[in-house]
Amino acid sequence: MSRGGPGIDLETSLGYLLKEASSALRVAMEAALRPLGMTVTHYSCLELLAQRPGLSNSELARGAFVTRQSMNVLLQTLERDGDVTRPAEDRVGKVLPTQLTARGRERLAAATVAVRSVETRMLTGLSVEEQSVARGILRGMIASLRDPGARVGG
Amino acid sequence: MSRGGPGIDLETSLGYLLKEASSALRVAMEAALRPLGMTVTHYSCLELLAQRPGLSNSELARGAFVTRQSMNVLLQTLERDGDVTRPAEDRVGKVLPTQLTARGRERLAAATVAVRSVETRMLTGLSVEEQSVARGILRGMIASLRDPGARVGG
DNA sequence: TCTTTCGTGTCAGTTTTCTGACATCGAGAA
DNA sequence: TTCTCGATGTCAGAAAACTGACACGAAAGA
Repeated sequence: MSRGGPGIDLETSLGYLLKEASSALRVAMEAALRPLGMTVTHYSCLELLAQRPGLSNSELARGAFVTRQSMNVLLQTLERDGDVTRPAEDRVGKVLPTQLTARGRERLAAATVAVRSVETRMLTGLSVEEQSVARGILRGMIASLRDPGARVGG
Repeated sequence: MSRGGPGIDLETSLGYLLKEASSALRVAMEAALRPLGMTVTHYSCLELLAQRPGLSNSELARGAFVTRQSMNVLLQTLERDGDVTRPAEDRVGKVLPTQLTARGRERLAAATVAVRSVETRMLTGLSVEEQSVARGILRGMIASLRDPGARVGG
């Protein structure tokens, strides 16, 4: 549809553009978070916990787009550093809820300043309407990609 | 601007949505390429070489959004499998251009079918106009993120 | 009740990617 | 020419992520 040729035109492909934008965002966020000794996944975990306290390891993994095994080692680091707590008493079945500590909240606050400046820079030149349109388009893409039964024009 | 609160609203954040969309795309592409024994970086490398024959290791790395060290190990695998060639005679200075072999072209053709179906599925429900708008918005974001001097409203 | 199914936490090993470092080569300035 | 600077290819080690596997517990169905 987009091009009858043999390959996928990287200059025009929305998939490639999406990956390029995501890569640029990741690079910018890593640069902003490095002075704080934090990685993007690090920050994502803390931000998720701030907005939804008590999230489990698996839920955090899904929210940060990594496997639960990867999130588990990250949580061990965060717990060792005193940024989060996972009191064994709160266990519900196998699920072990996680909470931010005061130190974790402080570190998150500093990181949020850095991340917010990156996000603001990314939106430079985009009107509020364009941002709204972008949200709708991205949500549509995500829904289509996750729907295995979507018609693909076969 | 988007929210005066302490954190960044993940439900609304374009940065989070961008990461989410990119993750969904990567998952879908990996699922589509797995039967072919190919990863996304694998495919990206071949597609780049098809469109711009003779690309160097560093140029391929930039195009696939990985370090040149990572691309180097990938190229060694591709060369061992006979998908690409890097004849030492073509060396210009330190730069060693890479070319697709016939086998590489065949493997790429099969992969392109799989990837194209994923991209088509991603665009399900998006009009041509919306796709064009999305391209413009993503390009704007990329440019802003890469411009270190962009005003951020501090 | 019993059973099956699914999600979860966790252990182990492997793979991939990255950071750091070095020598080399070409382009441009002095 | 000579020198500096930037980019490249490459080696080595470290960090991050993944896949595979297992046992446990809860929820749903027979």
